[in-house]
Formats: sequence, structure tokens, C-alpha cells
Amino acid sequence: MAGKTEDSPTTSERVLRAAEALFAERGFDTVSLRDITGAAEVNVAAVNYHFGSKDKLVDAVVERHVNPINQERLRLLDEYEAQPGEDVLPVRSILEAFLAPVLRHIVSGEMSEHLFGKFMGRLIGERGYSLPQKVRPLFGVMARRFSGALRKAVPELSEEGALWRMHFSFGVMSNTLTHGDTLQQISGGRAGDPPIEFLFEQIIEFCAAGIEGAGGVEHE
Amino acid sequence: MAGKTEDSPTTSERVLRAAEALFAERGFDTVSLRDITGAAEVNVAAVNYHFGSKDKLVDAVVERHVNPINQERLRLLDEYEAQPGEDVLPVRSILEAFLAPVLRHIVSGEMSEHLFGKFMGRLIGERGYSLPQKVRPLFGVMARRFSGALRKAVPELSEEGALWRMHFSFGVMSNTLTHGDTLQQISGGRAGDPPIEFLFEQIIEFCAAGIEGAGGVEHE
DNA sequence: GTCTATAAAGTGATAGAC
DNA sequence: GTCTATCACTTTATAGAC
Repeated sequence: MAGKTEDSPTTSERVLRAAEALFAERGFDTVSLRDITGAAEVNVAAVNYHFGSKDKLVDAVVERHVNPINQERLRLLDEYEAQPGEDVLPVRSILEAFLAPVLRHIVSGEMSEHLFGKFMGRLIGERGYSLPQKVRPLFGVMARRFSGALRKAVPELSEEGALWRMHFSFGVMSNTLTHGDTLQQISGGRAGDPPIEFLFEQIIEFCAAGIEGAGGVEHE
Repeated sequence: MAGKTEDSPTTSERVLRAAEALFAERGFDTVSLRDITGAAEVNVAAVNYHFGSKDKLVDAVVERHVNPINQERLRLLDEYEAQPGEDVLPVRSILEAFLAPVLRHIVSGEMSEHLFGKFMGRLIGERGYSLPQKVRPLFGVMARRFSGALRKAVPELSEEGALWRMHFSFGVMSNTLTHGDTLQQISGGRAGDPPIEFLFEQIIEFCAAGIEGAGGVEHE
């Protein structure tokens, strides 16, 4: 079921690739099975044959991109923490473990920057928390591991505070990916056109400062 | 066309209120005219009579919530800047002018926190930058005014850097509104259930630190 | 595994009576 | 300004031939 050669992709792969591009561009609900099978140049019935339903196809597309990224995030955090030398992992490294896998996913061309940003935005905006079963648990693990690392790095942080600050950081990344081009339009080009690597560097800097500038983080 | 009394809302108002709740809950494209007119308890034909089309209804709903918030943002920034005493408006105040109108919009019950968050998320995720004509110009004005204020407060910031940092801050707010409840689910309740006012306070703190910790913000 | 043909339901929009 | 009835279309999904 996996990749075969570059030149003769499986029918189900043709469907997946066409689907992810169309979903990113126009949204999960707006895109019809006919749009997908048309772009993939396969028969209308192929989707239901290979995936069971449109909903399951959506889940498959989501899983295909989100799980590898989250796994890589956890792997990187492990790797950084296992490094000898420093006994406390600095905030910047934690953020890097969190953000770099997304950057690599983009740069490696799994999906173009433009598409992947839109895809993430769609996923978050349209699907909200009704994420497929197969991607949900990893998010729980990540929340625990990353907020834990953060609390070691910034001892003043409560668990609650650490979780929310991770969430804030996720918001910065997600919004930048999804709507970076919006800023450029709104500002009439005055926001420049910084390369994605530079933007990620800026995000890490912004978020690290935000996290380290942690005051009281308990309500009441 | 405006509000009449509390007890006998206009047909078009019934439609608007039903529509915004449904759009927030389920997305612009997923909700049908029949869903809306059913919830509003008006006739199917009423939408086309009063608004012309479903698209125009969507625009009306968006405009109704977004424009007042943006106007209030600019008004607040004017007010703060006109205050004697300090000659440079601190970053925290700039962020407050940016965020407080959203908080007020929620607290005043124009739309509930839950709904408004989802609504913003939908708007951003599904509509992207194809915002209605009537709300677009205000965003341009805001980008200019707020990034200008920021550069006065943090002279090291380039125009580009100021715009991107405003954008980052917007991302934090937008993502928190839209997916605050997601964090609570992911973390298994360990993120607590902080009141919205406290969360906004935290966001301002996070973003102020992120903006003030501005290093080099020019690429190349 | 892939195709055609079609079922069954839902969509936005509108004409025309009241 | 509100209603019913209906048009023209698209949607997902599936049965059955090959």
C-alpha cells in the first residue's frame, strides 16, 4: 500500500495526493469526490472502494501528514534531552523540537509551504478538535512531554502556565503558516517576503521571550 | 433595519442571529439555507429576499461582528495615544488596544466566548483572505497604525519586524479563542479552566515579552 | 480492481400566489 | 413581506457488469 515508484503511483496514492492539494486549497467540505477523482484521473467509485467514504479519506489525508510530524517532534525532544553537557534543555531548543519538524516537512517538499499552511489552517479551522482517532493520542503525549520540558527550563512556570504557553506558541506557528500571505496583502507588501526559515527563527525568538517572561501563571 | 425591541426581532435579524451561531458551530459551507431558516423559524425564501444570496448573508454576518471590533481597536489606540503623561505608549497598552475590544465583544454577550472563538476560526480558516469588501480596508489601516505604534515603543524594530510581531500576536489570540477548549481536552484537564479575562492577561504578557525581546528583524 | 449507471437526498435560487 | 411549489443542479454512495 506504500509508495511504489515515482512514476506509477497506486490509485489510492493518486487519490491521496489529489485530495490533500484540493483540501488545502478549497477546504474539506467544499471539495467533492468528483473534484478529487477528476484531478487524480481515477474513477469516481475508486474513493469509496479504497477508503470507504469521503470522511475516511479525509482522515487518511490528515493522518498521513500530521502523525509523522508529531512523531518527529517527540523524537527530536528525546534526542535533545539525551544530549550530554547541559542538564536543562533551554527553551529555544524545546521550541525548536516543536517547530523544526514542520519546517522540514515543508522544505522536504512533502507538501509545498503554501499548501501545507493552508492545509493546517483548514484542519484547525474546519475540523477543530474532531481530529481522527489515529492522530489524537499523539497530541496528548506531546502536551505532556513538551510542557514538562518547559517547566524544567523555566521553574517559575506552573503546569497550567506551561501548557498554555505551548498553546500560544502553537498559535503563532499555525497562524503564520496559514496566513502569512494575508499579512503581506494587508500591509501592501511592507511585511516583506521573508523566507520560511527566517520566519521560523523569528517565531522561536518571539515565543522563547514570551515563555521566559513568565510571571504569575496561576489564576486566583 | 436596526434592532427594534428585544422581543420582536426583525426577520432579517432572526436570520442573522441564527446564521452566526450555525456558521460558528459548523462552518460557512456546511450550513445550508434550510438549516438557517429552520433555526430562525422563518421561510426559506426569506434569506434570498432580505440578503440576496447565501454569500451575501455570510458577508453580512462577518461584517456585523468584525467591523465594530476593528473600529474599537483603532479608537482605543487613538485614545491611549492622546493620553498625556507618557510620550511613548508601552507595548502592553498597544496590545491591550488590540485585544480588549475582542474581550469586550465576548463579555458583552454579542456572541458567546465559545461561539465567537469558533466563528473567528471559521472565518480565518475557511474564508482566508477573501474577506468581504466592507471589512478589508480596516485591516490595512490597523496594520499601519499598530505597527507604527509598536516601532515607537520598540525602536529596534524594523517595519517588517513590527508587522510580523503583530501578526504573531494575532495568531496567539485567534488560536486561543478558537482552540482553547482543545488544549483542555488534549491535556486531560491539566490546563485548568481559566476565565477568559485571565487568559487575555496572559496573552498580553506573552506577546509583550515576545515583542520586546526583539533582536535583529531583518533577513539578510 | 475498475468501470458505468443510477439511486436517494440535499443544495441554492426563483416564480408567482397571497 | 411572506409563503408554497418547484426547477436545475450537485452531492455521496452503491449495485452490478466487466
